[in-house]
Amino acid sequence: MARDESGFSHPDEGTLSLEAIFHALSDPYRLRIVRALAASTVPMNCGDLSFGRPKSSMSHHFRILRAAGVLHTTSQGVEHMNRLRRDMLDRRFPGLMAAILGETGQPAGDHPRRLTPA
Amino acid sequence: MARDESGFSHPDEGTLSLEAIFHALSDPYRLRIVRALAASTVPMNCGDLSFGRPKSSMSHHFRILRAAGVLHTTSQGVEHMNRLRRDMLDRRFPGLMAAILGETGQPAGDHPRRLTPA
DNA sequence: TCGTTTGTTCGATAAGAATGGAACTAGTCC
DNA sequence: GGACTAGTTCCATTCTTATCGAACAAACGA
Repeated sequence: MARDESGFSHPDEGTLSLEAIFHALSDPYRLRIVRALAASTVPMNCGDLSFGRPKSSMSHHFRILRAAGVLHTTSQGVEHMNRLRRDMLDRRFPGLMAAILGETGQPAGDHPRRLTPA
Repeated sequence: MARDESGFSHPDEGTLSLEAIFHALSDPYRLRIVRALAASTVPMNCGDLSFGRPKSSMSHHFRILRAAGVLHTTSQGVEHMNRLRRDMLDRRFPGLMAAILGETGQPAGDHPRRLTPA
């Protein structure tokens, strides 16, 4: 979990903890970030994923997701670009992300599009 | 989410929240409970799933798991019998429990047997 | 160099969750 | 009824997390 070239700490595959991942995903904003990244073909910066919340709050959420190994951040100029660590997560916990994102193959209704209890 | 015959409140399928499930699963003891129940062919009482912790603490954890819809509790005499709500969870979030429990089909190494970071 | 943009860090506060002892309730058996 | 068992509820304490303004840092362009 050394700081990489871009100055961010990312856990490596062997140290992933399911508890930490679940904790990271138990917050509505963090789940929105994950879904937005999953739906995007390109990395997104923090501003794109702020949902109108203060920068300091979102920076906190990004740090939790990074520390859990859910996303990866790199600097590009003044921006910090984020992407899901989908490959690693799929290797370590096959099916987990697919289940979270509702990629089930079967129609499964309207299921996980709701972020807050109705 | 009305109290059922046995006096416990269980959410019904439509009101399940992924955030609540993740929060429920983000605790090491709760994850142990879930894994033990998944590995058992029969319901287990709270005492069987106490891991040596105080009853009041474990009662708290059972309530969280119940409220999230992860397990179902019924009274049988003085005991409270618990079982995973696997069918409902599989309907609502297909693949989620399988991923958590490491039922991947592929060998996937030693992966999710560790409960606390090494 | 100065100003702008993007995001982090710091610090204080508030909200939420975990813990565990003590008292309590509900069954069961004598 | 009395004793015993299995869990829950209550309560206080402690720990953790979230929130957000303010100050800061780094990259960039004029």
